Amino acid sequence: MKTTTDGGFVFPDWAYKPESSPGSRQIQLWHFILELLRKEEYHDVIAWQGDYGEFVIKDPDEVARLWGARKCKPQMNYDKLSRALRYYYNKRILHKTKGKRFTYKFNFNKLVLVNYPFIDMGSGRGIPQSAPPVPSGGSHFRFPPSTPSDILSSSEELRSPGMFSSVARRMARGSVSDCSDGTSTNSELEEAVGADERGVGPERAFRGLLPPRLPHDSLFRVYGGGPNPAGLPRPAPRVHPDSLSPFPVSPLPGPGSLLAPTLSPALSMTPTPHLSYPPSPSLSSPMMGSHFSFNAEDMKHYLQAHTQSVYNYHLSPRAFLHYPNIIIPQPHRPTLEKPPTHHLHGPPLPPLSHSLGQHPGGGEEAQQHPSPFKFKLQPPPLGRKQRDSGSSLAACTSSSSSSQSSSFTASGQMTSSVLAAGPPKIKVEPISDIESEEEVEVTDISEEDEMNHDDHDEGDIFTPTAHHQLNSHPQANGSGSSPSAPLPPHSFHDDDPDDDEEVFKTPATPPIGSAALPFPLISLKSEPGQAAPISPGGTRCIPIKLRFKRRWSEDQKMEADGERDEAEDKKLEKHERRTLEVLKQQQALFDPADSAEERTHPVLLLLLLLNQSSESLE
DNA sequence: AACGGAAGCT
DNA sequence: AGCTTCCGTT
Repeated sequence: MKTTTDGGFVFPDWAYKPESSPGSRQIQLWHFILELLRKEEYHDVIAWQGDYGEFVIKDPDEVARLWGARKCKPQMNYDKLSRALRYYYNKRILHKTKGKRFTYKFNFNKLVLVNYPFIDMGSGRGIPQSAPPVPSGGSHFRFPPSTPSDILSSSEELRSPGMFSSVARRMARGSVSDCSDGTSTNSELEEAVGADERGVGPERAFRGLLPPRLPHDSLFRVYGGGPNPAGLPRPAPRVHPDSLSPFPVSPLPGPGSLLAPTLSPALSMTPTPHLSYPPSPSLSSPMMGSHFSFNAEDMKHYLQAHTQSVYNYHLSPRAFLHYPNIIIPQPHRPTLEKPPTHHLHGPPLPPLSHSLGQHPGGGEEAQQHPSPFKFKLQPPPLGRKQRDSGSSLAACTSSSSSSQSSSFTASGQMTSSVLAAGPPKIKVEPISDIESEEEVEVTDISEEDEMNHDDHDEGDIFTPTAHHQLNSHPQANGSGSSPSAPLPPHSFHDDDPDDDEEVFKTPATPPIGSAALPFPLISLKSEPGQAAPISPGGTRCIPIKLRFKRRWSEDQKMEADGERDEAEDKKLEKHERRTLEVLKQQQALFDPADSAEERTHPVLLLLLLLNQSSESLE
């Protein structure tokens, strides 16, 4: 469990499970799927198809066979494999594409937001680059929960660096077969791998190891290449090479640049003209957690990126929900210091920087160390019947445990710090489950609805419905969306962001590039949640604050109760709470406007946090 | 084909 | 936790 940074590459451990213990965690099915997906050799068996993240199992039996081989389960068949796949539904790692046989889709989106902030692994500035375009796709995406670990205890998790482990390596190696018995198992993969490597040569081979890394640059170029919108003036260059994707996911074909059309089905969908996401975006971003440097610049970048992404891509509306004011966007005035100006790297934030002071060197690339903040974010789905927990990711800090002290988990510790620091009124507590407004709402509703709520379709899972209900009173969404009613085209987020499909598809994203628009938010934003400000009467009846309070109260009660459905709620709650916490934090940061009274200015908050952390360290 | 509960294994 | 195995239902 350590974080490993190999030569700069960091892999999340959730991604990699040591073979050491046979029984323990080996390769996970989704990793395996991704692995197959990225190999051309298996294109006849399984391939990306359709929307972003969507893939079709062309030869179920073969896939099952391969999987069985990998897991040394000769009895594996599609029925079983599909059960495992279904098992991912609850985790939200995957969902079924209805109507299409043997077609499933990775859920990359939610994570997106969340992730990127922290992205940067080595460089200090991670976000920036990534942020821009590739929405979820490449860069930012973080896999869901990934693993158990994330979910697990936070404390432990903390330790464990969420880094990326070298799964890739392992994979690259060859699929190591785990079969103890020596069954032939691995062969398949190995072959595959070998093929890869052989074909290409060392470099490639290497690549294979860390396949995805490229995403950023490559993606950008490839996909985004065009006009980069304002957002990315600086293109590609950056990201460290290493950073990203540990996973093999991406089907990048070649080195870089070219994606085969096939590979990226997603492209077509791409909302924005400029970006397209590769189908396999997923892998790429896991880094988030790892090292997030918490410094002003990063923050800045983060914010910008976040905003942009969200708005532009609609990645996750949720984000906004939490930060109502965020807005970065106001076109005219950026909220924070960071001008919305496009670029991610604008001028640095002055003040903060020193506070952190920790940056060792110049920051160029390497990894600085990052501070140890850990963030976990992943929004959970609603709790419906029994939904499993999702996962979140953890980032970790690195190195020493000692550092941990300094680090915080997003959730608890940080929170506390915050509180201590300033007494914002926000309650951040350990527990609120609210993940996002939606969720909250959902939650609230869900109880009632749950039953009724059937899932009409997968989409539901993610959300839309709840949302509306919640809002119910007012119909406020500017767009007025009734559940059934078609959403207005522009109502971006109105539905749920979560839904991948929506996210990806809908987006009509405004061109980022356009100068003026980098943040069209306002209009967009009308999202139910935040829009409020704008809309006069209707929109949300309940102010967010109130809702939170309400929620809070509820939470408290719940806690008091102590138990409740554990099976369901607990799982969800845990996760959600964490998420919430994080979100709240983010909100705090982002949401300056929201009440000055209650909230400290974001910048101040950051400072406070930093100071505190520093103090504590000392 | 796809879903999902339940039990079992690691 | 993450499947694997079985199986009844839709």
